[in-house]
Amino acid sequence: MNASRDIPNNLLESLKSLGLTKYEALVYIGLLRVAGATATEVHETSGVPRASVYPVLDRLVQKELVSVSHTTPKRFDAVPPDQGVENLMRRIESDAESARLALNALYREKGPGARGSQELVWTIYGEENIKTRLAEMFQGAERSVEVLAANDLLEGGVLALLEPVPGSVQVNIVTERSPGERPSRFGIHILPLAAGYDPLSTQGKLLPYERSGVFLVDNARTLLWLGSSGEQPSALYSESPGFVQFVRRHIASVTERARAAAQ
Amino acid sequence: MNASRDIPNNLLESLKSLGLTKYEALVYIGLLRVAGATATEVHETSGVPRASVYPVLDRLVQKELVSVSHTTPKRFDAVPPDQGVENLMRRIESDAESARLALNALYREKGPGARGSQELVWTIYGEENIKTRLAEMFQGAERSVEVLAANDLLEGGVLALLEPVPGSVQVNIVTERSPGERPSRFGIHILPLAAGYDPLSTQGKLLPYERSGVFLVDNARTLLWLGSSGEQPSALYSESPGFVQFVRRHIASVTERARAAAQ
DNA sequence: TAAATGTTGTTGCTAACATAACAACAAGGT
DNA sequence: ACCTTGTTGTTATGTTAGCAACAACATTTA
Repeated sequence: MNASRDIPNNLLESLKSLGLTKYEALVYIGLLRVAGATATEVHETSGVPRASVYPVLDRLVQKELVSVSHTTPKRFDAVPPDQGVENLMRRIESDAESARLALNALYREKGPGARGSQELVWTIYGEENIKTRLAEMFQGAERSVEVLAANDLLEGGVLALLEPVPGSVQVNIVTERSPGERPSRFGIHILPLAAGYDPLSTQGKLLPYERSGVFLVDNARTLLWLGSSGEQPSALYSESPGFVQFVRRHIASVTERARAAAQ
Repeated sequence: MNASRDIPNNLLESLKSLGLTKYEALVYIGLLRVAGATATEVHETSGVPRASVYPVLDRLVQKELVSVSHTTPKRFDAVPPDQGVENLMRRIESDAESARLALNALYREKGPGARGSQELVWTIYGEENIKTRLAEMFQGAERSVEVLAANDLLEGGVLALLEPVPGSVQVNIVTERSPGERPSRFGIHILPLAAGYDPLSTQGKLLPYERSGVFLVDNARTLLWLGSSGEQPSALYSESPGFVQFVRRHIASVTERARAAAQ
């Protein structure tokens, strides 16, 4: 009767992103609670119009989410959730794999020609993308790596990205003084304090570096990790000499202040 | 100019099932071959109307598939395929997991009440679903298991499902005489031959059991694996006494014939 | 001025959603 | 037998939402 209005809305969204429509999701959910139901029962427990139930059930059968009985009237049963979700994911993963292959083929066939114009500043969205870019930067380091970052960032996986940096490269890390002391193996100078910076300096208030950081490699490539307070983080990446110069000065300034405060 | 009409159609489909629209897929593909392109260049290489390119690029940035420069005009770059596909899959897998949890919660809260009316014959679609049901049947076996199946089926994973059957259960397997002899540990009788059955018997032609089989557990539950010649296999499952009786006779008949021919 | 950029709004199209109506059939009662 | 009553499965038809495609415009750059 009252069907089931208590379905978490995000469940419907999740199922949609697995390739189901709203009705398909509702019917499947309804079937999970009734076992061998007739089309009309499905209609009642799912809230989906009775006439729409038939094509929807057909699609669900095709998607291997429900099984049908050979009676009149037909009865339907849902595949258990674990199994059902796995069935859906199998298709998607197969698509993902074939797409990955096809895209890589297209991607390689263009060589590194027209290398991403070095004069630009790029924005990168998503923590994974930022970390990937950082890893590339660190791996390509030949002389120096400067890191000016909040400690939560460093411990959030960034420190691990520094592993592949060759020992011949000078690595400087500036972060707040924090409990998690991390004197990693290669020659790293850790300067305490220097967590923030004067905003418009009404007082000497220090603006904290929350989930953000500045990275500079070989004085040639730089990345600004902007810890978006709201949701997904973003970053600026650039090889532009002017921008690099600016970042260099910034790091120098903060480092200086940190060194002074440390005394 | 001529853009890229040589895009494999299934690539577009694959990307769609990863949550992209047609335009999003085209633009991303186009960007993979141009590196830092302007919106107009994206329009040219992707074939997407110029005006539509802007909202599409916005969406792609949100989905962490492209990065943007801070120049005028803006320039866009694609995340490498491996990374991009992974970014898409991360979301989907997270949705799958939360859906799985929510569905299981709903699923459990109904107990095995109204147990799937035993008088019915159910059809099950998809090899995975069939195997899962078979596994359940075998695990619940208490006295006997009868298997009458083509050898390709057995070696295709069905034989492995028999592992959990307790040693006290009598297991009979009938299959064609095939090279892959498999005298598994517990007491299994393997009768050679008996691969087929007379159709309407114009001659003694044997109808081969291709990708199909008959399974009977405790003389109470039975499953017919119908090796659909075309695509995905289907199966009939039943606990109906009448249907079980029929299958029992069928197995007896074929077994008899096999035994006779073996002599 | 000319060309290109970025934005806005309109229209068309398609799949999904939603409702209504219908023929076929099976009770069940008079 | 007949006529209800109710259910099943199907078909037709209208609505909505999201994306696709186009046209027009203000703004910038050269």
